[in-house]
Amino acid sequence: MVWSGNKNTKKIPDIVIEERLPKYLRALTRMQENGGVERVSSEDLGKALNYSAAQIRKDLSYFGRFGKQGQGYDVKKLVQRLREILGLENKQWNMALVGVGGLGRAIVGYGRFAPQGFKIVAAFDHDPAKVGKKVGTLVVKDMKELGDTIKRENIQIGIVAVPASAAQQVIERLEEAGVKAILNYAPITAPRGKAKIQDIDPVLKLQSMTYYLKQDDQIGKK
Amino acid sequence: MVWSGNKNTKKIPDIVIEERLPKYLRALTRMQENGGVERVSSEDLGKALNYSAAQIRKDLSYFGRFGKQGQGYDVKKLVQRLREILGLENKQWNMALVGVGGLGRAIVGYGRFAPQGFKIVAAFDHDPAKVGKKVGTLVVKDMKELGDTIKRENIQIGIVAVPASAAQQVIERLEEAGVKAILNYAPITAPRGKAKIQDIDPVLKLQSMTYYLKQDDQIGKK
DNA sequence: GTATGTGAAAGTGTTCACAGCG
DNA sequence: CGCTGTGAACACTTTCACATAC
Repeated sequence: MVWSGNKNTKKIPDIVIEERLPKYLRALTRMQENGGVERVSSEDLGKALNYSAAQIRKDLSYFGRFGKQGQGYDVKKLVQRLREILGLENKQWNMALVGVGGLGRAIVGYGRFAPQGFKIVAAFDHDPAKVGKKVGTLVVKDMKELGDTIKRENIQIGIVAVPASAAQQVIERLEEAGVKAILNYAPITAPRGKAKIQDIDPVLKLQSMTYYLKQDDQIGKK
Repeated sequence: MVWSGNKNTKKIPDIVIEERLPKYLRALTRMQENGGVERVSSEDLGKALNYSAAQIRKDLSYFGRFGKQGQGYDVKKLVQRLREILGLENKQWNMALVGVGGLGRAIVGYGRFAPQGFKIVAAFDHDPAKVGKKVGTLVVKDMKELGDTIKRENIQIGIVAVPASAAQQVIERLEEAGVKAILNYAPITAPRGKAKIQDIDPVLKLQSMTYYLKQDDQIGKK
């Protein structure tokens, strides 16, 4: 190995992985594509993302030294390095969707997964009325086929788009089938299990914003 | 600026508002509806949400003392108190959607906003081909009408579902129109402005999970 | 006896400030 | 010079542990 290792044994804060590196990547990619920017300083990137320059330098330093003093960072190199770190390089990740209601269908139609290397390769539902029907280009499969399909199609990520009442069970079945990462759109918190879970619930986001709204403005008087 | 009914002067960590209180509310509501549970201890609630009991007690203590030693918390009272704190009591919040593409239409069809008191009352697009058409029960309006409609319909929250290239501008227009909270589905980070913004980007969530996946499992190899 | 509420301690994460390199 | 990389200082958050109340 060229650079005598990342001498850095220090613990990387969770939030660096869970939030900031992906945002750095998103912002840098956008700068490349739109502005044709070839170099950024930590200050530039910080301004684009509402972070301090120091924060960005510190975050990147956990993974090596890829800036040049006096110049900043080479955008192309940094993008590539971030992609490697996040496990996005030379890879396509296969995903299975569970739950083909309105939400599930919207997820299949969402245009930003595939270009980023995330492909939905199978869809499941336990409703016999939906099994066999098409969603986009996929034929909906019965839940019985979950385990086999996940192995056969080399699926590493599950997407849960079922009602709250079914979500816990679906997550367990995905974990049993060997899925290691789950994107959960159902409004529940699952017990910690084998898989890494990320939750998406827009209602929670709204409910946190109303805390800040409530003092200055309400509708009751109408 | 005065908060009513909060004698506690200590600073409330952001993450309490932004993440945990809404999750507490979600879990408690579910316990009520499903299990008919009337009381919880901090330990019970912690187990349901993967938090420590101490964390829950500390979080709640920022807002008063609503537990009883030896008994725990009365679920119904706690739910009500949380709803007050978050600004959800006796209120409906009106929202405007901007961007009526595939994503925007899915948002209109999403079934969990209305039951939680969040109602989309207007939809906008700048594409003349879409203006005048219906989305659900709403007639799509031209962006020109944004400011007037927001005032007339008493809209406090904006939802951004436009492409990245248009998002920044849309956010500015919403802020100018007096919107104080924005749910942003576009893959950009907006500069800090007048409104509180919450971002939703499932791709970022996937990209953080692949970091943890990358070591143990890649395509073709086990 | 049992579970809350809370100061104090421990643990994490962020900012400072400057040495060092290009 | 300008800007990175980084220990050290600082700030913030969580956990501990126990007095307190039911």
